[in-house]
Amino acid sequence: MRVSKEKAAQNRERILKASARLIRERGISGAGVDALTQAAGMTHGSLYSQFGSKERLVEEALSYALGTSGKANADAATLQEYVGRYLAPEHRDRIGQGCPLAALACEMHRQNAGVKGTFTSGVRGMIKQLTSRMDPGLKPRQRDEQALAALASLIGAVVLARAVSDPDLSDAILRATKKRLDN
Amino acid sequence: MRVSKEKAAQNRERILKASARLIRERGISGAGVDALTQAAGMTHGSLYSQFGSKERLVEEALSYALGTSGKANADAATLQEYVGRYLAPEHRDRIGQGCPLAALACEMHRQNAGVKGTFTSGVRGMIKQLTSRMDPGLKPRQRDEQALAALASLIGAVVLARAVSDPDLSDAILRATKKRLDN
DNA sequence: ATTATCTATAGATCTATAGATAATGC
DNA sequence: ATTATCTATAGATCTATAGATAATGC
Repeated sequence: MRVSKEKAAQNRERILKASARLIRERGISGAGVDALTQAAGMTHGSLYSQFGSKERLVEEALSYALGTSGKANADAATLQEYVGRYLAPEHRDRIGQGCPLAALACEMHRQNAGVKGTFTSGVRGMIKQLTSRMDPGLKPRQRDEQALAALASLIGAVVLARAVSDPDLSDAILRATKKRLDN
Repeated sequence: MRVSKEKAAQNRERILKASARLIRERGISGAGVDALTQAAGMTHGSLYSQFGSKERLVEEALSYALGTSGKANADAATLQEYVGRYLAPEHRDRIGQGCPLAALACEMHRQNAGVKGTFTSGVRGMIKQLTSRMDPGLKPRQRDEQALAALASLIGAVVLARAVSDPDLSDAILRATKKRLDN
């Protein structure tokens, strides 16, 4: 049955939100259309009239996730604060709400151009957030370089901290990376 | 039909080698039992008499991949050489032969204890390789810390360099990380 | 007798499509 | 009339198992 425009927009928001969480938790290939739509209280059929394909939904859900998680650290006053939040155990442990770059990076090279492009914009967004917090006394090129290196450190640390089965090692990776980025 | 012990051992080696490549290229959930066995010239049925389950095969294939790729950099004389090889565009572009840690890290938190344990040993192995190349003038604890931070940088840089769709950005991530680790 | 491999198949799950339904919004 | 959603289903693919086959190795 058809629903009102307003209700349809709400449904769209709901499935994007649910998908943004599920693809981070289960991976893009691990989140099936049934799971994605059921998490929003719909059947999988309506996904195809709204988005046309799973790939399109994934692209929008990734975009949605980048938006919400990008805002989360936008108010960090200093690089130290930004890094501290990114490398916090709470971030590591809440993958469904965390940075989509850390959650999905390994899967990206198997995605289509649209999804990869969205991911790449997300990377540029995070680079900007980092660059703007680098020492203003440095030359622009140096700030850019430091931001790129910091980006790799941050994402590598969270990805690894989630991957290892030893909690002490996981904590140590986060702490050592924080220390290195703080000096 | 049955084959000789020797032939069976060869087949085992072949399927491990093929699987080690395929799981890095397609991901663990993306490499099906048909693809894994066919790449070794067998049917999927024999996988189950040899390994019992896909999970067990994956665990052994990951172990195999960690062995071969760990040896690849074992002869690097200095940290600079080690880092240079790890961050080389050739490493980024040959994911099927590259470091399994960078290829599979994001998928690990969804794997069973055996696979995660194997991955974690691989992480410890790479930490050792890095620690032994840190400045011998430093205290052991500092060397360990620097190794952990370097590990995160290296893996994050390769994971990201593979994920972004802009080749210039990809190269820049590798170069900036190299520069940061060389000073 | 043992066993590595193959064939056939089960049962679940995957993405996608077609057509029906029913409420909206003109 | 349009359209968001649902139901039913197609066809592919997934992991796994059972039983047959045939060569090995005792």
